[in-house]
Amino acid sequence: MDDKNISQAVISRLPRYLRYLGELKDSNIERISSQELSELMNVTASQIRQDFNNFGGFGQQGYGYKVNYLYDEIAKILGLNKTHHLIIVGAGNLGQALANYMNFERRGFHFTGIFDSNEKLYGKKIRDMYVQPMEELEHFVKENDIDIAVLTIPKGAAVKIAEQLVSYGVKAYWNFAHIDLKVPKDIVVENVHLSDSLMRLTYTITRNESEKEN
Amino acid sequence: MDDKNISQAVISRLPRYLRYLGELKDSNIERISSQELSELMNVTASQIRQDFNNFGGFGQQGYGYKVNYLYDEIAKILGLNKTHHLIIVGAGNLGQALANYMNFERRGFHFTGIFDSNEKLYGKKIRDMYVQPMEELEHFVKENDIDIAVLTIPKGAAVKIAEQLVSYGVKAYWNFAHIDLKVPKDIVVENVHLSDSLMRLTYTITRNESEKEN
DNA sequence: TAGATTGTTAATCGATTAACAATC
DNA sequence: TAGATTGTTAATCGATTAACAATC
Repeated sequence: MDDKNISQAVISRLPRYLRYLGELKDSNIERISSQELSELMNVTASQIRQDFNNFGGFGQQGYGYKVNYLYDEIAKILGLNKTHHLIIVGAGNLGQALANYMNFERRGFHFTGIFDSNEKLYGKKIRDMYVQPMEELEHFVKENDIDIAVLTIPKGAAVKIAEQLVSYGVKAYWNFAHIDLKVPKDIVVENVHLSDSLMRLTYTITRNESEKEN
Repeated sequence: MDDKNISQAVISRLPRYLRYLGELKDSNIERISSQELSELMNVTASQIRQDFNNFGGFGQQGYGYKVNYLYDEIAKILGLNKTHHLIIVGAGNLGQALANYMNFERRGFHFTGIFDSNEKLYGKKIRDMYVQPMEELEHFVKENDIDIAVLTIPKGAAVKIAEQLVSYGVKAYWNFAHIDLKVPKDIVVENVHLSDSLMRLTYTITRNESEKEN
C-alpha cells in the first residue's frame, strides 16, 4: 500500500468501488472479475484494474478478485479501519442531519461534540450530545483528540472558526460553508459545496432543454 | 452560447468562477484580468481563458473582463436566469436543512412542496410548506410544474420513488441517497454522496499521517 | 494442461498549459 | 501609437483504454 502519487481521479472513485463491493458482500457473492464489475458499475474493466493496481495487486490471475478481501483493502486505503473523532460546528438543520446520520457512526466516525454560537441552543440534546458554546471549543478539542471538524456554519464564521481550530491542532475539515478556506498546507479540507452541485444540475437541465429545441 | 461538447471538468469549475465573481461584484470591482483572477483562485490564467472561451468571448483584448457582465453570462450558462420549482422528498433533518437554506431561494430555486412517508410528519410546517404524504406526489407534481426532485430519503425508497417520479414527468433529480439511480438517459441526476466525500477526507488524512512516518 | 483473468506496458485520447498573433 | 490582455493554436502532460504476456 505505498501510495506514491495517486491521482485525485482514482481516489474519487474508491468510495464508489467500496459501495458496490459492499452490495456484493451483502449478496454473499464471493468473487468478481474486473469484467463483471465493469458491467455493474458502468466503467471499463481496464480502468478498474488500473485503479486497483495503484495500490498493489489485489486479484488473482485466472480467478478475479475476492470480494471480501478487496472490500477490506479498499476500506483500509480510505482509512476506514481507524476510528475518527469529529466535532460539528454549527447545530443548525444541516449539523443536526449529519449528527443523526447513523451510517457514519457504523463506519467508525464518532461525533463527540456539537457547538453553536446561538445561546438558545446551548444544552439542546442532539443524539447523545449537548450543544456547547463556541467558547468551549479550545478546551474540548484538546481534551478529546479530535481528528475532524465539520463546519456547518455560514462562510464568515467558517473562516474565523477554521483559523482558530487550526491553532488548536485540528488537522482536517469537512467544510459545508460556501467558501474556500485558506489553511496551511498540512491541513486537509474537503469541501461540500451544495450550491455548486445544484448549479451543475441546472446547467445540464438547461443544456438538455436547448438541445431539444434544435 | 453554443455548448457543443463542454467537458465535465469545465462545467464543474463554473460555479466556483461564479462565486469569486460574486465576491468581486460585492467589492465593487469592475474589471479583472485572467491573470488577476488566476492568482485569486489559484488556477492558471490559461485555464480561465480556455474555460470561458468554450462559451464564446466574454473579454476584451487589452482590457480584461467586465466583472458584472461575466458574472451574468456564467449565471446564464448555469441556468440561473430561470426559476426552478423543486420538491423535497424526505422531510428528515437533511430535507429540512435544504428547505430552510435561503440562499437557494435567492438564486431562483423555489421549494414548492415537501413529502414524507412518515405520517407523524404530515402537516408539519417547514418554512412555508406543509409536509404531505407520498400519495400526493403524482397529483402535486403534475399540478405544479416541478423541475427538480430532491431525494433525501434512504436508498431503497429513493430507487422506488425516483422511478415513480420519472413516470410523472420529473426530469431532474438532486439525489442525496447513497446509491446510483438507474434512469432513462434523458433524465438528469446530480448525486451528493456525502459519505464518499467524507471518505476522501479520511483517505487524505491517512496518507498525510503515513507520509510523516517516512 | 487449457482457459480465464489479472497485472502491466503501450497506444490513444482528452485536458491543461504555454506561446503568441490578433486587437482593443 | 504602444502596452496590455484576450482568443486561439500548438505543445505538453496526464488519464483512460487497449492489448497482451504472465500466471493462477
